[in-house]
This record gives sequence, C-alpha cells and structure tokens, in this order.
Amino acid sequence: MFLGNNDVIEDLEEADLDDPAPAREACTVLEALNRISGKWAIGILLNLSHGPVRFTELERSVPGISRRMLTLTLRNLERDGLIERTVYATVPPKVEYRGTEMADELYASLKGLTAWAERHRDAIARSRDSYDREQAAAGLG
Amino acid sequence: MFLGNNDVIEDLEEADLDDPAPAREACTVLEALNRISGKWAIGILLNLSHGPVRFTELERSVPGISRRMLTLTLRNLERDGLIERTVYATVPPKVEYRGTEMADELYASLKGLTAWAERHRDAIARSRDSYDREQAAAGLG
DNA sequence: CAGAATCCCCCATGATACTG
DNA sequence: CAGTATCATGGGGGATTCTG
Repeated sequence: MFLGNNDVIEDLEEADLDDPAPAREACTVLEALNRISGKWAIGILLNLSHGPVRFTELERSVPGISRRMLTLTLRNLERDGLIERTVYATVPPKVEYRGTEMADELYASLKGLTAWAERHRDAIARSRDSYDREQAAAGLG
Repeated sequence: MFLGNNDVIEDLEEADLDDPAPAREACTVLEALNRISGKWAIGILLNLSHGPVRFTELERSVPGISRRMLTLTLRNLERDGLIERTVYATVPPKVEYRGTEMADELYASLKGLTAWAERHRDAIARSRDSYDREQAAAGLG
C-alpha cells in the first residue's frame, strides 16, 4: 500500500504560512498511519497483542497472507520497534514474535477508530449506495 | 496506497474459530482505515475541517497533489459521506467542499493516533537507526 | 520450521492535454 | 474555475522455487 505523502515535511516551508496547521497535523497522523500501512500489518499486530506467536502460527491465523509478505511485514514492524523477534537455537528452529509496549499503546489509540467505524458503518454503506445510484441514473440520462 | 485486506470478512468463516477476535478487530479497524487510505485523503480532510473550501484552494493548500488525484480523492470521500460538494451555478463556476459531521468525529478519533505518533516519534527513529546499523554490520561480517 | 530469491502483474499515482 | 481523458510508470503484493 501507499499511504501518505512524506514530502509534506519539506513542502511545509514553501507552503502557505497563513495556516500551516492542517499540513502539520496531516504529517503527524501520517507518521502513525505509515507504521500500520500495508495490507497485513494490522492483522499481524493484533495477533501479537496477546502474547508471543510463532511464525507458522501467524501464517495460519492471518488468513490469506503469503509467506513472503508475512516475512516482509514482520521485518518492517521489527524495524519500527513495534514487535520483537526471538530466535531459539533448537532443531527444528523456533522463532517467536511479540508486540512491544509501543504496540500496546497503538492498539489503545486505534480503539477510537474502531468505535468510529462501528458507529458509522451503516451510514457509510447507505451513502455509497445512494451515490452509486445517482451516478448510474446520471449515466442513463 | 493499498491498505487492508477486505477478504477478511469472507475468510472469517473458514478461519480458526478458537480465537476470531483479532481477525474481527482487524476487520473493523480496516473499515476506518480504508476510508482514509490513499496518499491524499488525510491532507484533504484536514483542510476541510474548518469550513468550506473551493477546489482551487484545495489544490494550493495540499502541496504536491495533482488535479487528477484531487478530483479522484474528493469523489471517493464524497461517496463515503465524509464530505459534501456544493455547486454554485455562477460564471465562472464555483464548487465548495466541506467535511460532514462524520468527518468531524473521524478527526476526533484520529487525535489518539496523532498523540501516539508524537509520543513515540523519537523511539521509532532510534529503533530504525539501530536496526539498520545491525543489518549493515551483518552484511559486512 | 522459518525463511530468502526470483519473476510477474496490477493498480494507484503522475504527467500531460483538452473542455463546459 | 473545475473539472475529464488518455497514456505511462513504479512498487506493493502474489506465486513459485530453493535452503540452513
């Protein structure tokens, strides 16, 4: 996925200084969203929110993910400090992933978004339906 | 960008029923994130949070956006019911966009994420630096 | 078991030109 | 002013194969 415009930071200087607030806010929110962007990050993070999980367990509990994307997403999350990776030198190998405290705080911050989505789920669906109907009607006219 | 796996909804049935909670939570959060996904949605939404704004004003206040992407993103946000579009039959044409109350509630829900990003900005940067250094060191060894 | 390497495809975005 | 239409591209993600 591709979420957010990182150039905002530099563009801020040349932007209209009358009201730079929206650009600055946008920039900060995007910092957060960029950590959880990508098709699989959220699903992985949530599965790690209740204790350590092994690689293959994750592969099963995140439906549809490929081994490649699981690896890539785990690496990115580890790089950002959202998960920790522990290797046990056993045969066969055993690798455990667990969310960090920073990730725990992230879940908490996402609660608000979750609540918002639930509150407006129906309204959004209705809005889409009516918009699509209007478009279809306009196409016929 | 590409955020979220919409297939989770259907996959839920065949998923492991011992603990469907993470998958269900992920699904709900993704509903919200999918409304604000894309490179420009947040920047536009934030600029509409303090009253109506015209098309060309938006083009100026969202640095780097192309006319095409501005149009596309506005259409999507309108479809989801996050913004309203008002056309004034004047010469030259005048079109105003404004955020809906649903969008206002969305900003509020994003505050938590913004706070999280600010709190952990430095920690994340340090995590990335140390991760990258370790990778570079491993590459040399 | 837990990956790494390789190839390919699609879609979101960008650039450019035209219009009611 | 506020869009549409068309073409080009890049990188996120999928499928497959190989390995310590």
